[in-house]
Order: sequence, then C-alpha cells, then structure tokens
Amino acid sequence: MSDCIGMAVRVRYAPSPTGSPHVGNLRTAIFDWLTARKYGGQFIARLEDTDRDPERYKPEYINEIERSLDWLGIVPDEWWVSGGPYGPYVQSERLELYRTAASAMVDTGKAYPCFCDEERLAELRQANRRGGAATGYDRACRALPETERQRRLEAGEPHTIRLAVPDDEIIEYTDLIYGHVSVHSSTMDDQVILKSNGWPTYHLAVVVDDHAMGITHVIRGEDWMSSLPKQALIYAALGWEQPRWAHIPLTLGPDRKKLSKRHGATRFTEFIDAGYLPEAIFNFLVLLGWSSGSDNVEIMSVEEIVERFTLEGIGRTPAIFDYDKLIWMNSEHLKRCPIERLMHLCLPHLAAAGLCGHELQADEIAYLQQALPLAVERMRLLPDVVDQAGYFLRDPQEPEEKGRNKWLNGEPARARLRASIVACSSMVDDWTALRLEAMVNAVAEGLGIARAPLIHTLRVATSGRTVGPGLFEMLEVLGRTRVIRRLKHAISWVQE
RNA sequence: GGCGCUAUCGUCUAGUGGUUAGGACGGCGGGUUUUCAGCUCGCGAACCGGAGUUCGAUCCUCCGUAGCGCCA
Repeated sequence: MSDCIGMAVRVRYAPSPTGSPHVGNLRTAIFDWLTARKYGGQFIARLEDTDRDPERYKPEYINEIERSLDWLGIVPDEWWVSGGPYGPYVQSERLELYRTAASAMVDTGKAYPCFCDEERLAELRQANRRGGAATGYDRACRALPETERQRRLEAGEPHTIRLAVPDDEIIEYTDLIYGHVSVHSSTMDDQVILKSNGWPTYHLAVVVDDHAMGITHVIRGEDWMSSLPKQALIYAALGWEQPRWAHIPLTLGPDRKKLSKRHGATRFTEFIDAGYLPEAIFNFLVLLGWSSGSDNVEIMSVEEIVERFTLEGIGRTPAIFDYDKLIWMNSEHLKRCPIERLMHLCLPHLAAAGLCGHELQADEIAYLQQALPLAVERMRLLPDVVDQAGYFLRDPQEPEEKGRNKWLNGEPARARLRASIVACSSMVDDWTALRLEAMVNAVAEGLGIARAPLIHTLRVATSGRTVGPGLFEMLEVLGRTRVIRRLKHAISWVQE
C-alpha cells in the first residue's frame, strides 16, 4: 500500500437497495472509508440500483443506507446525497454510459449481440445439467455470420449483449490482500453485460462507473473476487487501466454461512436501535479481519484505528460474528465515553422510561453527571441505563423481592433503618463517601452487628436493589435528603 | 458439478525455519473482612491430515480433507 502515497486515492462503497444493509456491508464501507482517510483520499458512495426486481428493490433501503453511514460517522465525500464532480452517483441515472460502452465493445468485437430467448437458454441449462459437463452459454450467437447479425439487429429483434471471452488466455491479477490470482479463460462464461431492456448487469456497470469516477482502489467483499476476471476482461476490452483490487474476507454468521440480508438478526439498523455505540460497532467490525499488529491492542477509538490502519493488516480468513465479544466491547467503549456525550445518549432512554423529561434542568444535569459514572460501570448497552441509573432519578416504589426477603425482616431491620436515619440526620455537612463509610461503621458497632448486613439493608432500602455501585459512593450521589426520605419509606417495606 | 479462495485455542487473532506458540472474548476457579452483570488474580483451551525440503517445520512445497464464496 506504500505505493498509494502521493497518489490521489479514490475509494468507493457501492451498496444496492435490494435489502436492508447488514453488518457485513457496513464493515466493507468502514474499510473503504478507512483507506480513504488513511491515505488522504476521497470516499465515494454510489447507489447500484440496476436490480429493479420489485421483490427486492425498495426505496426505503436507501434511507437505511444513509442513516447507517451517517450514524457510523463515515459520510462519503461524494455521493448521491450531496453530489460531487463525478455525478450522478446513482446507476439508474447513468444508463447511457453503459450503452455507449457496450456498443463500443461490440464494435471492436469484444462483445456481441445475443438473440437467444429465455426458452432456448432454459433448454441449454437443462442439457448442460444432464450432461454434467461445461456449463454456461454455448456461444451460438457469437458464431453468427455478420450479415445475419446485421439483419436481425435492423429488424429490431430483442437481444442482449454478451462479453466475448477469449478462448485460451490466462487472466491474472494481483489482489492487495490475496496476492497473485490467476484464472483460465476457458472456465469463463460469455456473460451478459447488457440486458435486452437496455439495462446493464453488474459487471458492466461497475467497470464503467469505477472508471468514470476515477476510482483507484476497489475494496469490496471477497464474494466478488470470482467475478473479477470478467471485469478485468471488460477493462481490457475498453482499453482502460484497472484499479487496484483489494478483497476483504467475508463475515460469517454463527452458522458459518455468509452473513446475509436474509439473516434477520444482522440488519445494521437493528444494532443502532439496540443501543450500541457507533465507535464500538466500528471497532468491532474492523477487528473482524483486521489486526492492529503485534501489540494486539483491541479497544481503539476511530482516530486510533485510522492511525494504525493498513490494508496489509487485513487477513484472508473469513470471520465469525461474535455477539458476546461485541457486547463486551460496547461496555468498554461506554466506560470511555465522555460524560456529556454519555448523558446525551442516555437521555432518550431515561425519558422514554418516564424517569425524566426530554429537557433537563441545570440541577438535574449536575445530578446525572454524578450518577452516570457509577451506572456506566455496569452497563453494556445504552438501554441498560434505565436499569442501572433509574433509582437515582426516582424513589423505588417496591424493593426487589430477593432483597426484601433477605435484608428487610422484622425488628432487626427496622432498628438498622432507624439508627441509620438518626445518623444521617446528624450529618449536616461533609456528606461524602468517606464520612458515610465511617457513619455506617459506627451504626453497625452501635447495633452490635457486622457491617455487611447493615450495608445490604441500606442498599435495598435506598435503591430498592441488591446490586449496584459501592454503597458509600451511591449514598453520596443520592444525597442526604433522598437517602433519609428513602430510609423512612423503607420502614414500611419491612416484613415480619 | 465447475472455478476460486482459505485453514493457529469454542470465537476474534498475534507470531516464528529452533518460542513454555502470545493476547482478547466466552468458560471455569479464587479474591474483592458490601452486592455484581463491576474490578482483580489465576486456570483450562490451538498450529486440519499426510508426504517432501531441512540438522530441525506450525511456518516453505506438493497431495488430501474440510469450510466458504462465485457460477451452474
């Protein structure tokens, strides 16, 4: 990749609105973006919308693509949303370009019109299958005499345009990740490049656009690698120089199959909605296939990843998507998230749970700034904030059953609560974790009990819960007024 | 079926012609004279198989096997 330095790197991401974008798609986009950023180039997105099968094509997928890129923070420098010097960035608006290229190829004999209809093609497929031999088109129309070809063309007979694959040629290329790859042309089919309705197939469109848009590096999923020879042939037929190729190993589902749009649980927007942090998803997806090298750092900010990133660091083996590790990684990023941002991200969840309003007063902000750092230690996803910080905002109405049964029983519990209320009431200033710990120690001693049971009783009484941050830190944040109020109320929770 | 790619702990990976093959997630166990989903310490866990090259191969070569992908 060192040969990139000094050249104007242009990398594109080419999603197709034929399904919800899934994590594998966006992972490729991340690698595209990373390459552009690392080498100071442009990141371009182009909509590949030539597949108009109404079963697959849905305009709302375009919104999902835009939302996903925006959320990840990898907004393209040039794309259909903001335009750019190489537009339009939508293939359905570039049809003329493909037709021109196709007819240029026909003119030079690198492609030819094919008049075979569906019926014949289906028969051919049948025969091939039975014979078990070479598959693909039998090149019948390639052998057509020029006069007949002209006659049928002029008669307006429906036809496709097919690539004329050379008979005996070794097609070689170098992939930045997979190295040297070669394929013999005899194993290749005379692929259709322009359909009878005048729309291009993927192979033609991608080549024409990548060339027209000045793409220098095609970085895409490994599933496209086997179609590369066809595209290489098209570049050659058109007399164009190939871009550099880099194929990224695929992401597999837990079932070891290619992560597919049909896998419901892999839609990218589901991860957004589940409460992951964009930087955590970014970090995780990048590590699926790329390693920072021998120092093996795992938790990295986007900036750190850009700093360390190289295409050579990408491996060649497919990686299985590990949800457990993603969740762990999210919790790590949560802990590193600056408090202002954390608050901003948590607020919608807290508000949705009715724990606060959508707009906060200054004192509420100050309070949450104290409480959130305690809660975040135990959060894994954003919505966990409701569970982990909810009791800071609202007095618990009921204690956890488990906690009540164990720590709120009869007169001993009442005595602990009463003694604590008295002790707290006398702490008129210096309400700190340190002092609170001393207070609890003193109360326990006064009661003639170990401090552990007192601590547990106080936790349940003031938070309603059996788990949470260290008790003294929690009491400090809760504040004297709340604590005394809750302790008094908790007396009514005590069971006989 | 054809073509291509790939192969290190269960998972993500680092790494080397000679290493106790390292880290992370998950798992398991201990600690945290206050809980745990937190923190902390520790344990278990891998070089797909077979030939060849070599003094020596996890690493290089070939064959196999398996997985994945594309095409049909």
